[in-house]
Amino acid sequence: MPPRSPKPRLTTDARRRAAELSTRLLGFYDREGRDLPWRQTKDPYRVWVSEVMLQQTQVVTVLPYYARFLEAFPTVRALAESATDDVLAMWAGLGYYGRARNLQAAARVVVANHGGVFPRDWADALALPGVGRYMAGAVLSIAFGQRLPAVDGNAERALARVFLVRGHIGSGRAKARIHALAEAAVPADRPGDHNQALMELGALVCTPRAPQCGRCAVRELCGAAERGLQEAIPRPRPRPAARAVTAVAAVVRRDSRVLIRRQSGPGAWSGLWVFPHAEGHELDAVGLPADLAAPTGRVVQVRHTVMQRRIDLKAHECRAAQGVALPQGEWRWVKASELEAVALPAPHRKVARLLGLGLPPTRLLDAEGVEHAG
DNA sequence: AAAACGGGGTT
DNA sequence: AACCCAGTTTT
Repeated sequence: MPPRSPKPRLTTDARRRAAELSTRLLGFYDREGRDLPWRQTKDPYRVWVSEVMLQQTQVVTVLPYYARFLEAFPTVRALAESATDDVLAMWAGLGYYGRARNLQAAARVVVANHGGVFPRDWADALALPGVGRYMAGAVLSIAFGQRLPAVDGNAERALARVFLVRGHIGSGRAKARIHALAEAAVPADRPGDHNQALMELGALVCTPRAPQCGRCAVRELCGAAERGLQEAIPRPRPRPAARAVTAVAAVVRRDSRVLIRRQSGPGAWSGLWVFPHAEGHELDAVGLPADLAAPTGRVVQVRHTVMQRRIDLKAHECRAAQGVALPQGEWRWVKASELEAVALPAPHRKVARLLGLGLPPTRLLDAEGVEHAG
């Protein structure tokens, strides 16, 4: 736990504006808020699943996954009792698989310690894997009506503009001030709708670039708009340059099957199924069983940028020798047609697609959950 | 091709 | 407080 900085004090004027903000936000939400599936329920489990999926992922991408996931795992208990590989298979293509693993681990805690219901207690919620300040505030306010803020990136940006927070976003001080403002703004009545309204405003109107101040329900209260600073706030935090990593992979094919192994140890993609790979350029370094594979000469290269890391991955297609046994457990031959249900990391999905292994693009379903040809 | 985005975990 | 995790969209 990081050392807690002192709570910023708010002026009475800031408190007055925060209260007025909420009234206008709720009006905006009632008029213009999107009608999304997870807004038609107060089931804490459904709210929770939606919030996890919506982390780092767009609404249109989440929609079909949300429907399929809840069909497969309709309750916390069903999720807790499922095999982790089945949960990851439902998540395949959504990315950030740690979210799915945390969600299931937390579901098991909820069943074991909280009677199968997302805990109403703040500290209990925060103790769940994958549940931080944002997630706890979102579920408790939306599902249980608790007067708690839920500040995601959209809300953070909108608040920084309205209350003219000029510091670098992401700095400890700016975050603390924004959180205090968010707390002051949440009403006792409809706290969940208020939180969603603020995020909706950030998503639809108070966008990172070219915010639509002309149609903003909160414009009269906005310190940034008043001064024409809406594009200058929030100030981004300077980021370190991306580090580059070079890796090599072997895509070993045998008839209609392809070889994958489970990534072991700590670090990236731990526990996921991947093509055998290693850092560097040498195909020998990927650790294939001896005499298993001979390169066919087909090579594909992908560049994958993830936050502050760049991965340059060179994949060699190989043909498998007959009759070479695999080590136990960590290795698997999968049908190429079944590869799409495997939680492959994004660069490996790209490789599979380039080699014609029948992987559809990530967004494989439309909003109705109907499969497309590809 | 490069830059931008962000919530949670760990130490 | 600094660093780790690791997918897509926008410029």
